[in-house]
Parts: sequence; structure tokens; C-alpha cells
Amino acid sequence: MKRFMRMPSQKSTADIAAPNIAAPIAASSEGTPPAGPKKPTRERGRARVAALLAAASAVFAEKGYDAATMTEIAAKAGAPIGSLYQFFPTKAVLADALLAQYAEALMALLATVETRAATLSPAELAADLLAVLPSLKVERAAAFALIDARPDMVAQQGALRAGLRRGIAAILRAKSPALPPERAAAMAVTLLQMMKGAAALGDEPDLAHGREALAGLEHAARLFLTDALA
Amino acid sequence: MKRFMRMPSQKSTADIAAPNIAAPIAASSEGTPPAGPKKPTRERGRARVAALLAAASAVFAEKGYDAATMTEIAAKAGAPIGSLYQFFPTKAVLADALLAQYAEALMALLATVETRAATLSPAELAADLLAVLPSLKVERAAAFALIDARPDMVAQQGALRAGLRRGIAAILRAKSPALPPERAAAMAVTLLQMMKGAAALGDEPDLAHGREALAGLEHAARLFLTDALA
Amino acid sequence: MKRFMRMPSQKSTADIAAPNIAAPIAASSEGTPPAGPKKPTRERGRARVAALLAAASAVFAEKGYDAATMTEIAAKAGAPIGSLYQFFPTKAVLADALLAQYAEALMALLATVETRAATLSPAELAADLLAVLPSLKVERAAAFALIDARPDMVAQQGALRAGLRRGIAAILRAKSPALPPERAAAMAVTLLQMMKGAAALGDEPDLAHGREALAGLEHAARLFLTDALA
Amino acid sequence: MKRFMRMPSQKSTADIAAPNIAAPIAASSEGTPPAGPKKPTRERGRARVAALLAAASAVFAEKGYDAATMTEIAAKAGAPIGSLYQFFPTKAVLADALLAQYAEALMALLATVETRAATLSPAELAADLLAVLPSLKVERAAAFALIDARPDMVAQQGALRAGLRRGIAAILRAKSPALPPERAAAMAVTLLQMMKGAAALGDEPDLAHGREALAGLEHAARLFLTDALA
DNA sequence: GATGAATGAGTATTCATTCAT
DNA sequence: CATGAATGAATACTCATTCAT
Repeated sequence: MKRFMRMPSQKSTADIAAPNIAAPIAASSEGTPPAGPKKPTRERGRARVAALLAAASAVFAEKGYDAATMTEIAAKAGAPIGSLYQFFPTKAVLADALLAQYAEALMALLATVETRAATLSPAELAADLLAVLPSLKVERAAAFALIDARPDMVAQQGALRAGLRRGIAAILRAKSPALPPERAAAMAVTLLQMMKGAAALGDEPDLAHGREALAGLEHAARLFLTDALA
Repeated sequence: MKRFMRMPSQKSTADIAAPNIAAPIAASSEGTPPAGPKKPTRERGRARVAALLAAASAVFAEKGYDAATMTEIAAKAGAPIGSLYQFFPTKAVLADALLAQYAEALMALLATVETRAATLSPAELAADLLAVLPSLKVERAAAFALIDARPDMVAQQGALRAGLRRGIAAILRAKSPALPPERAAAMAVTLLQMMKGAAALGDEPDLAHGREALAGLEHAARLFLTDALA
Repeated sequence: MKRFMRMPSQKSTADIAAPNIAAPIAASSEGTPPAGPKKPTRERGRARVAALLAAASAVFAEKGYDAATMTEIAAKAGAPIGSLYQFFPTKAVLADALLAQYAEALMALLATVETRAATLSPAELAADLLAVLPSLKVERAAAFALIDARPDMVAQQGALRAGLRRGIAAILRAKSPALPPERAAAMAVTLLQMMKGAAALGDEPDLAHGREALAGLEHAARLFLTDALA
Repeated sequence: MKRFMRMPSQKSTADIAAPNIAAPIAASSEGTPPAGPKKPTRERGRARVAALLAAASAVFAEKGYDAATMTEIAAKAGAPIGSLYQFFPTKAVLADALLAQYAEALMALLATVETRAATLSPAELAADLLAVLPSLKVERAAAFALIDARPDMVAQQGALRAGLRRGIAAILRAKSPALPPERAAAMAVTLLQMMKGAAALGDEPDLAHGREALAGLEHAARLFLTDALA
């Protein structure tokens, strides 16, 4: 439920640079007011930010965006609430930072797949791709919690997806340089959905036919890749 | 004063009845007190309940479970807040009812596919299946918002998924009676993920290569089905 | 906590006549609006009113004035809520009626003591008086719940006490006709407090030295009476 | 979001310390979550807590537990509602604190009587005892309002009474060391009732024969004490 | 700066009372 | 008349955010 907004004093925008692939995952949400997290000046600050983000990730994943309280997050990070607000002037900013961090991590994973792409068989490529999302379990849970609870975050979500698609398309072209960019883009969209399916399966560890189902998904992906890259 | 434990005879809002699939998608939630939604007695009530559910669906879909306020839902339905509480003694109960309604609708759709299954080609079956989830756009959005925001709703979510899987498996066996139940179950899990992917694509209407991607997904599903049912 | 008052439509005032001693226990509370209970026309109505009052007594005694709900009271009496409002247009009126009923019962008890007074020894009189209040356990609990929870009921409470004092004084003069009225009145006030003490002890059945304490109270009352009536 | 279980070290607000009587009037109430009132850290807080308790006492006394609203209490104390909740996480906790404070004050008063007991005549002792309760008028009114309106507070009430009885018994033994403990305990129960009677009389200042009645009660108490301690 | 106490708008839920059926 | 569904003001409690220390 929306809470009173004490009109945060309009800080700067996101600064957490993304390494290299890292698409320019858009910045914030609501209009303009609260912006990006303040970059920690020293080593100590950097560690604290990491702890805060980790705590936030865990709490958001466990309770969802709304039910998570800034106080609990700070407590879990062993940091005073004032400190949390020092780096993340708003709950929304914190959520944004988390999403950005998640995006970065994903892009990094895709980047490694990209470098290997040329040497992989379609089957191996399918397996590698489907393994990307499930590898960041908690972060993904947190990211999903954020995405689903914050309507104003759809932009963020879109940026994230766009980045992923670009990354996947890049991989496809690395594997088959001849593939028309348009075609690669379309295939990336399809594959991303299958990757999400794999991740979803990974979230249900004790699912009846989970393992076979995952194999089935990989099988479908392989068939799809083989058929398309042929 | 504590509310009376109404012990509703819980006949499930379900009446649309799904042929033979219709899993009894559990209802539950917390302890005991606020149980199921009160069934409207008079005609006027029935209409009001429908309006309330529709409003709730829209608001949950738009803002998410937590951010949605009972007041807004009631207002959107043109009903006084007391009226909303007359039928849904708790926000959680309202959410449950919505989920149950969604589950019902889905099962009904799957049931119709099941009756036609035997006469469909693998390609047609793939297309029909992938068309199920996207058809209930708003309801699905609301359902997902609920599922992701309420930790105590995981059970609900599980029941819903289980029902869907059962329905899909039934369809597969209707199509290929020789298919081993275990195999059908595993395939259902895989297919459900692809169906969710199709739904996700449907939610992004202005997506760059959305159409091709959907075709790609259908293609993959067809390959998968053909290969497996062969 | 105060609730919205839908401005009850100004009915008539109390009618439940008090037999004979029954002091004119003042009528209602707040200004003037809701007044007395409607006298039941027929036998059926009389029974229903009795059931409602009994239910109200039990519920008020158990939960206190505020926590008791009109709905629960009606339910406990097996009567529809509308029926409850037929006889008691307001929760306050219901409370008033209960208090009046309690007063009546007490006055009746005192009246019987009065008729015997002349033939009793001081010790017997002490015992009889101290036995009055404890005899109406549930009713007293309800009455106290009402008195303590409704500031606007202080008047009612005062009237009740005044009636009791008058009754006790009458008893004293019946026993010792020579006793100056003023003296009897003052003694009545003292004795009433001791009677309340006895009732309080009766409410703590498993109190350590309850029996001895009650005996002590009777002893004190006897000493007091003997000393004063000498 | 659920409040943290603050597990306060519950040192009891008590500091006024009663000589040797001071019963540890338990605190309790429901399950666990909202435990004791948070002890103010800074000087400012200490003053605010005092103001809040005073306001609560006044409001509870005037309207009773249920009718009193947290908002009104905070307003009367000139404090924002959030501040009230900072120290008393629950209305029940606030009530408990008030009761504990009242118990403390009473025990302190009894303690002073105890130290003088040996030097007092029965008549003086009777007068001193009957003067204890009437001296804390508002606090007592509040305490009674709480006791009578909260079913879950019966325990609290019991503890309070037990403490008082112990205190009175201690006084009796201080006066007459030869008195058997059991006898003292029983007498304490009797005397407590008479003390309550005196307090009740004190609450009706303009009562017709109040003064004589109080004298009568003291007389009865004196007779009782003389007779028993002889 | 760092800290954590203070602030108050916002939310779910209740229930006395009415009045259409 | 009798009934019980409908109504909406009122209340306890939460928590993002600020700012005095």
C-alpha cells in the first residue's frame, strides 16, 4: 500500500556502472524525484553497500517488496537505518539498485556464454542457455518480487528483458555469424521464454517430474536451435 | 470482538465445471477464522460479488496485492467497503477467491481442448495449448500479482499449477492414449512452461519480434510434441 | 470505542415497570434520543425479550459492554438481529434494561429480607444482607461490566446504588424502628460497601482464604450492627 | 509486516521500590509479540512517557478501556500517535503499564504503613489502611476501568490483588508478630474489601451520608481489628 | 558524518443501525 | 410485521523517511 512520501530531497541518478555488456538498464521509476544510490566513497562503504544489497535481496525475496521493511533490511545487514538511507535514499532506489545488480550479473553470465558460443554444439548451447537463469536463484526471486509488486517498475523490467534479449541474440550471432540480426532477435525472444521456464522449474525442487521436464525443455530448445541454425 | 467462525460449506465458486479434469484447487490460507467468501443470497448480491471480483482483479493486476487497497477495490466496484467485507471477510480471502476463479476458468479452457485433443494434429495441439494462458490476460496478471506477493499463497499457487499440469497431461493422453502416464506428466510440466512463455509474450504487445517469437515458441512446442508423441 | 450513531429514531422511554419496592431507577443515559425498550405485546414477545436479556447479560458479563456485539447477543438468544432492535432500539437501551432488571431483582431480594428483619438477630441480619449481592452472580457481572464501561451510565449506577441504600435503610428501620432515619441511611451506605465486598469475594471462588475472609466480613458486619443497634 | 519481538529485559517500571513487600506484580497478556513498554532512552523520552501514562490514565478513567482511543490518549499527551506506539506497542501494553504503575504506587503506600504499623493503635491502623486506596483516585479509576473491560487482564488483576493482600498481611504481622500467617492472610482479604469500600465512598464526594458512612466503615474495621488482634 | 528516535498519513477491518424485501 | 443484508464512520497499528543529537 502506498505510504506517505516525505518528498525525498532529489538526489542524483544511478551510478553503479555496468561492466561492459551490461545494457544501459534504464534508471529509475516514478517521475524523477528520488534517484540513484550514492556511490560509497571508501572501502568500508563499499562493503556496507554490498551487505545492504544482500540483505535487501534476501528480504525482498522472502517477503516481497511491500512487506519488506527498510528497518528489517538494515537490521539484517547489521547496519543502522540511517546508514541504509545514506546510500539508498528511497526504498524504490534500493529496489532499482537490486534490479540493476541482477541485470549486471545476468549480462556477465551471458557474456561468458558468448565467448564460448562458437565452440558449442546446439545441444550444448541449449544447455548452457537454460542454465543461466537458474544459477541466480535468490537474486532472481528478489528481482521477481520487485517486478511483480511495483507497477512503476515495469520500465525497469522491460530494460532488463531487453538487455537479456540482446545478450542472447549476440550469442546466437557469435555461434552463427550468418544469422540475420532480425532473425537472431526473434529467436532470442523465444529462447528467453524457455530460459525462464527452466528457471521456474529450478524453483520447484521437489516437483514430481522436474528433472524430466527440464530435460524436455532442453530437448525442445535443442530441436529449436538445430532447426533454426541449420 | 472476534468474528464468528463462519465455517462456510465451501462448495467452491466453481460451477462452470470442467469435464473430468477440474482439480479441486484447494482454498485455504491461515488458521481458521476468515474462511471462504460468503456466497451471495439474493440476486443483487450475486451481481455485486461479480463486480467486486472484477474490480479486485483489475486493481490487483494493476498494483499488486499489497499496494491494492480494499477501499479502492470497493470503490471501483461501486460498492461500499462494508459490502466488500460482507462477501470477502479478508483481503486474503478475496485473493483466494480470485485465484480460485482463475483456476476454474483455466481448467474449463483445458477441458475444451481435451475434448478436441484426439482430432488435432500435433501442430494444432501446440497452437491450442499455447493459446490457453494468453486468453485470460487480466485475470492472469491479477493471479500472478497475488502469487508473487503472498508468501502464504504458495500453496494456492502449487495447487493451481498442479491442476494445470493434470489438465495438460489429460489432454496428452486423450491425444495419445498409449502415452505412459508418467511420461505424460513430465511432458505436461515442460509444456506448461512453454505456455507460460507464450502468455508472457502476449503481455508485451509492442514487443519487437513478438509475433515471430510466439511462432518460434509454437514451433518448438510442435517439434517437442511431434518428437515425443511419435 | 464510539461508533457511528445512525441517529435512532427517538422512541419512547422505559416501560418495564418495577414491581413495588423497585425504586424508580432512573431511565436512560445520553441526552434523550434512544429511550426505553418496547414492551412486548404478547406472550411470545415476552419470552423473546427474556431470552434477549438473558443473552445480553451473559455476553456483557463475558466480554464487557464494548466487546459485546449486538449480533452475538441476538444469535445467542436465537433471535434475528432485527428482532433485537425491535425491542431494544439501541445497545445503550439494552444495557439500561439490563441494569434496570438487575436493580429490580436486587430490590426484590432486599424486600424479602425486610419482611423478616424484625425477627432476625443482628448476626442473622448481617449474614442475610451479605448474602444478597453474591446471589446474582452473572447478572452482577453483567451490571458491573456495563457500569464500568459506559461513562454515560454513571447516573444509572447512582440510581441503582440509591435504591439499594434505601432498601437497606428500610430493613434497618424494620429491625429497629427507633433508629433515626438519618442514622439508618448512613449505616446503609456502610453496609452496602460490606455487601459489595462479600460479592467480590464470591467472585473469586478459588481464593486462598476466601471462606475465612467472608466469615471475617460477616463478623465485622455483625460487630457493626450490634454496636450500632444497641 | 510483523513487528520484531522486542524481548525487553522487563526490569519493571518499578524503582520506587517497596521495603520488603513489593510483590513482583506480573506483567503479561497475550502470546509474545508486543511485550513490555519500551524504556525511553533519552531524557525527552522519559518525560514523554510520563505524559503518555498520565494521559492514558485520565482517558481510561473517563471512558473505559474500549472507548478510549489511542489517538485521543496521544493527543491529550501532546504527542503524535507514532510516539505513543514507540513506547507502548499495543493498547494492551499501555494498559498493563498503567496497571503496573498503579500497583507499584499502592505497594509503596502499604510499605510506609508497614514501617509504622508497630506504633499504631488498632484505630489508627484501621484509619491508615482505609486511607490507602482513596488516595490514588484517578489512577484507581483507570485501573478499575482496565480490569473490568479486559477479560485477558484478569491475571493482571489477580496479581494486583495478591500483592495488596500480601502487603496488608505483612502490616498485620508487623503490628502483631504473634499473629499466625494464615490468620493474617485471611484477615488481609477481609480488610482489602473494606478498603475498597472506603475507596468507593471516596469516589462519591457528594454522597448524602458519605462522611458518616466512611466513619462507620472505619468503626467496623476497628472493631474487627481489635477483636482479632486481641 | 553517523545514528536511531520521532513522525503521521494510510490501511485493514469491525459493527451499530437501518430498511428493503 | 419480521428479517438479515447493506452501510460507512471509526479505530488500532505500521513503517518510510527525516533530522536532532
